[in-house]
Amino acid sequence: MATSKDIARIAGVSQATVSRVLQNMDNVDESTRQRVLDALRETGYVPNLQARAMRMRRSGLIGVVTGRLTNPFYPELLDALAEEITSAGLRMALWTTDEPASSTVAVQAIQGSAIDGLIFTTATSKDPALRQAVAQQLPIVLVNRSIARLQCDQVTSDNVAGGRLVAEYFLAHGRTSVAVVGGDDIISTSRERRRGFTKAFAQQGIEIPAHRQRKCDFTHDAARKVGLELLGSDDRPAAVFCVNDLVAFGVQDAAHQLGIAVPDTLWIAGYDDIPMAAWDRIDMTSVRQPIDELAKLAVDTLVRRIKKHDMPFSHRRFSAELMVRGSTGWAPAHD
Amino acid sequence: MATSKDIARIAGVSQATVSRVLQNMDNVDESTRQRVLDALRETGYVPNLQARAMRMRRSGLIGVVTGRLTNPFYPELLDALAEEITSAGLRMALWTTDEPASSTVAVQAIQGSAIDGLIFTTATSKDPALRQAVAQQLPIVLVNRSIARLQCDQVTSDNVAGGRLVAEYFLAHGRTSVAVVGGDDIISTSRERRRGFTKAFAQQGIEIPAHRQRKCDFTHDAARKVGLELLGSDDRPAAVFCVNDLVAFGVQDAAHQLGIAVPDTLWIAGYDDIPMAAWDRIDMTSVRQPIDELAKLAVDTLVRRIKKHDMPFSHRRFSAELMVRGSTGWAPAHD
DNA sequence: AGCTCCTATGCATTCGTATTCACGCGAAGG
DNA sequence: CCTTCGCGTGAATACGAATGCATAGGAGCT
Repeated sequence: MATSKDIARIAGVSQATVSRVLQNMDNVDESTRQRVLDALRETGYVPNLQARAMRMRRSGLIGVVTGRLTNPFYPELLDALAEEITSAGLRMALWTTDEPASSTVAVQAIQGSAIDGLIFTTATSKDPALRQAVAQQLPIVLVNRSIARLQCDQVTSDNVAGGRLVAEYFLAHGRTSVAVVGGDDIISTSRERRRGFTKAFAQQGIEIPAHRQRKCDFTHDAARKVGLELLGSDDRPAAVFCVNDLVAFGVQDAAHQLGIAVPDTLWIAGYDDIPMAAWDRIDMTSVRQPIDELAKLAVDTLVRRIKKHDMPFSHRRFSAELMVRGSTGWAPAHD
Repeated sequence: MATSKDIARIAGVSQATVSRVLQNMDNVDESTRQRVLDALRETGYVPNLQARAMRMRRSGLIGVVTGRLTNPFYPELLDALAEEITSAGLRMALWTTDEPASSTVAVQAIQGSAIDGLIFTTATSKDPALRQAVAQQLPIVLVNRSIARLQCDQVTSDNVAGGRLVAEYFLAHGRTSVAVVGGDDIISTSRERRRGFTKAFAQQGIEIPAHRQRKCDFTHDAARKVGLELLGSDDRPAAVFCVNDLVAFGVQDAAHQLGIAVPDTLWIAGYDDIPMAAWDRIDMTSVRQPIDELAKLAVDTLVRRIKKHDMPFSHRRFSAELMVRGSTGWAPAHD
């Protein structure tokens, strides 16, 4: 591989001048610039990014820490992040970790300046590496999940409001006997969605009994089992809110297996509006987050944070939107 | 951030000795080693990966080029690759590109030695950057898709055999009036799957007419439209083979919309066995590739290739497995 | 002509680490 | 007692690009 020194020799200039051309500086004579450009083209020169990164103290790499990609919401978010990162002229390093995310290696990568900053999509308040990184004021942005009082930039959507949207829709249609499924209180998104939902009911004087509030893993399988329990008894709810779509699909399958008609006798709503939710046979009502906006703001914020360390931390919440579909009674007019 | 020079000062040794300790060399006295280790611990030293990479001419970063993550097969493969890369003590850089994949930036990243090697999951023979990278003998491994006669390591599963599996299953059950949907001949996987399928029928003297061989994008939506056309006429096939699961789900939804009973009057089979295929309401017969093995071998091969440039190129094919489900008549015994 | 000023360029240094080379010192051997 | 060897260590250098500083040379002014 040709180095800038080689280019210098070929063009008959010093390495410094080559560097100046590469950096598009204007204090270079037009004729020499051309000679250098010719040499660059001729050799197919590609700058050594390591050396450049070392000298500039900036690698152009953005790290992303995310959960396993088995929940299709994360690939969607990841795709959007990748798009933003690429169009900002940067590259992306990825860590997928099991929950609860322990992101030690990723944090070491910032400390070792292998990456310029880090985006967490699945942060938990228990993650020690995250805490340490924040304490050291490293450039970090939380997206999707939030952690109150953590001194770093956070970009989320309003999950409390999202949960409330579903509750209000249920209430407006007289479905007052409800259940809520899924979630782990350590995970901010599910905690908030659940809270928004239950609180809206509480405000109407309806307390959701404990056996109607079921935790479960964020998988189709776990949700199906919980669904069978929840819907198997005679005392079954008239509507179920699931804190994410995979869980909703599992409950939907449980209902199907039990011969419970959706939406006639049971309504189901999910969260995230992953692409499958819109498929005909699933047709799941779900709360949609503005993924592209989330990703865009997260990357923008991180890039600015990297440039300017001393900046007040921002905590931006986007609002979510209810996509009403067949699982809650809406009948499409098929074309 | 503390540097190795700082550590040297604290431990009262030279920077060279610190480096020797970091590299676990044995030509350093035990007492000095301890002093250095103490200093390292005390300061929470993290090596500068840029500098190390520059000196060692190895970054510890593996690049992965993949398509948009909207097809759940890629997240699955990506997850497996991430797992392998991490457990090899390496890090992963990711590019998601639109099809046909143009991977210029990724290739430049190797040339600029920002990454040590590259794994392509969605290679096409038309990609100029890929061709160039191969011509320069850069460390590259193709996984999932293959390109005949391309001088680089390739790890795939036997898509021809996979297509044949489906055909033989259809034939064994007397479903001889068939169609095949999806695919683009530039994409090796779909081309091979289709070929395996049609060839098996041809060997039984059955030619599948052209209007029963429909190309379409690898999306649920596109497939649904094609499905409506294909199944809308009176002359409809008794079984459809779709070159991937998203397409199969789209055709399944088209059948549902038209009121065609699956599996009674129509059989459908997909490919990739993405997680949703096993869900109750979908229950799609599909061909499963050994994703974990693919990922493991791909990473292993790349790591060896990076270490040893002159090695014969390997082209390994794993075999695939037919997962028979309800969309082709198999009835589960529900527990 | 002598002075200043500005432009274009080269030289030298820097980033943090790994590694080569050279050397001092103590032990072993004659 | 003088060599030889080997172990442990430090000094110096290289990796490739970016940049501060110095300077040559030309233009413009008095």
